[in-house]
Amino acid sequence: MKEIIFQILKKAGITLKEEELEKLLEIPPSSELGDYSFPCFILSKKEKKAPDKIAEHLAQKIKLPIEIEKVENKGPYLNFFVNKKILAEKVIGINANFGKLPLGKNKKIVIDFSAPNVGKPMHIGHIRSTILGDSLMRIYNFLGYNSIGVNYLGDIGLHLGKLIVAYELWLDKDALKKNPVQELLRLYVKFCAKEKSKITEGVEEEFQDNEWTNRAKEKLKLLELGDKKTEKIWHDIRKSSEKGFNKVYEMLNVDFTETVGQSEFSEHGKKIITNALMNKIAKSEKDGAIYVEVDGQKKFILRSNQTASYITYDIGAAVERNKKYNFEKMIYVTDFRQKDHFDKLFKILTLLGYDFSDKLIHLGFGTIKFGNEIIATRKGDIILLEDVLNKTIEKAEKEIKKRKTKGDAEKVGVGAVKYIVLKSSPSADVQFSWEQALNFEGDSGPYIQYSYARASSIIRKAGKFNKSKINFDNLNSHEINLVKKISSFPEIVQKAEESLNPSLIANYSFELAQLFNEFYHACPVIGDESEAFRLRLVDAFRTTLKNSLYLLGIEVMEEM
RNA sequence: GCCCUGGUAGCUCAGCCUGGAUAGAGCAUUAGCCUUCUAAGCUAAGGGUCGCAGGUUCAAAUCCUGUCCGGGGCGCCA
Repeated sequence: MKEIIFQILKKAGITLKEEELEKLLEIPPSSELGDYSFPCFILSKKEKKAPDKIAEHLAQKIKLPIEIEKVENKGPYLNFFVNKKILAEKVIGINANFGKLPLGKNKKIVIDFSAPNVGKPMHIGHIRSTILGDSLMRIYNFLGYNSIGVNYLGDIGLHLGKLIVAYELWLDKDALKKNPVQELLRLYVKFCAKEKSKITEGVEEEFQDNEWTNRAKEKLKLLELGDKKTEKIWHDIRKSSEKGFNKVYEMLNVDFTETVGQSEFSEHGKKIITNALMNKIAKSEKDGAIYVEVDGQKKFILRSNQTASYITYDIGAAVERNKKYNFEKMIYVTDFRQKDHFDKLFKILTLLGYDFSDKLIHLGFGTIKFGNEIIATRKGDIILLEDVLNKTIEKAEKEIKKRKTKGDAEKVGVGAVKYIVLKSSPSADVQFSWEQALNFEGDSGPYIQYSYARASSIIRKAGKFNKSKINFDNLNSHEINLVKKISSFPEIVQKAEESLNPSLIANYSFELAQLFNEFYHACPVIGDESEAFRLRLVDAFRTTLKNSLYLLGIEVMEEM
């Protein structure tokens, strides 16, 4: 539609380039003023005339194609009114593929997300990477890319040393079987409590020298050395832990292409670093620690005791993934605090001679806050992700019972949580509160799902589409608003992909649902003289909303 | 100290990239609407120095500079 207006303006003798026109063309604050607007200020200098005179002149001069029904000058603005009949006709003709584009044919996008730490439970803070990453995968797939979701488990590190110690001392086997997450958390918290009394304040964990921390370090070393007994415990912890993760992923309906422990990249990472040392790209400190210089600073990539550190694994993993997938892009979805780490990682890869680091992107997201607290596993006073989901599902059950309808409580509850996470843009912090999570009214997941169910109800009751001839004359404002909103869906999806921002789709879904509810309230469908058109409009709305929510990983129901 | 973020209604946020017409939602508050396709809905009202100060511009919530307040990063941790 924009292109059509550009053509009109060009024909009217405006010599601006298309990109400039693209920037200038805007949508008026009120639809009564028009659907698109061209401000004429910019021309007033060139033509040395007042902008409102220019607008007036242009309005008279312009010849309109069929897609535009009228043009008006209003002050300095030239306002275009699109032909609603043609737009409406297009909209009711959409199908389930609406919004899909073959942009990413044969292109692979690797998305590294979720990445929980083995042994620790998933809490409300982990939800963001998981849900964001899942949504990005869906968006890329929708646009024809082949997206590959990688769950990069934190299966190594001091917290595992601590857990192994605790496991040997206090494990309750039955409890582990019954509720692995709860038992592992109990062990971890118990260890931290013991350790805490011995900790020297202000000293970093690495340099703590006390009975408890040292025991954990000892276990970690045994693990690296391949001690059988320690390894067995480690495997057991990982297995139990994954059981817990999988339960959550099942509830969230999140799938990964591969799940892999970061420890698996230790050897490869070290090999790369050894080569770099030989090629003098990396240098060695006297004590054996290896570093490269990045931005004039030493960045260590192997520890003095020759064990791998975080970045060692990441180097190995990145190189291996590039080889395995030959990706177009790889996106790391993590907390924004890791920004520097990833910036350095990308630079180091370039220094090491790899040419794919410009394909790597770090999508950093803000913190989830609960009240004013930031959640820490250490203390154990955390809100488990599972509990959050269970609580919203419970609330949904209650609501469904109250209404005596057939809704699916899990879909409603999970949808509510996903929507809260996705509706704010990734970079922003998210305020999480029970009040908000359990409020299913207004700007919420259930509100949107509800509007879908209402639409479905109409279609169901109508039975068949009314076959009488559709009359596109006399569309009312509710119908037009809905038509316009539906027609803008493809743009929104593309924008969300370009900016890696599913919140655009979340906001769109809400606005779309809102317009539908207004329409629903004002326009009877069944039995009305516009039934033929309205039924199809309702159906187009359903299709669009379903696609839109699909991209957020939120499921719809025919009834709720 | 250096770097990254954020500051818009009582609360939670959108708009900022790409400057344009009276700054938008939701929650909460108040007042209405269920004999009509699901009231998880709709309608209406109140509520704003867009942190502050300069600058650029015909035009600034939006761009630039400075400043104040909050969050974060600057480990051989992950």
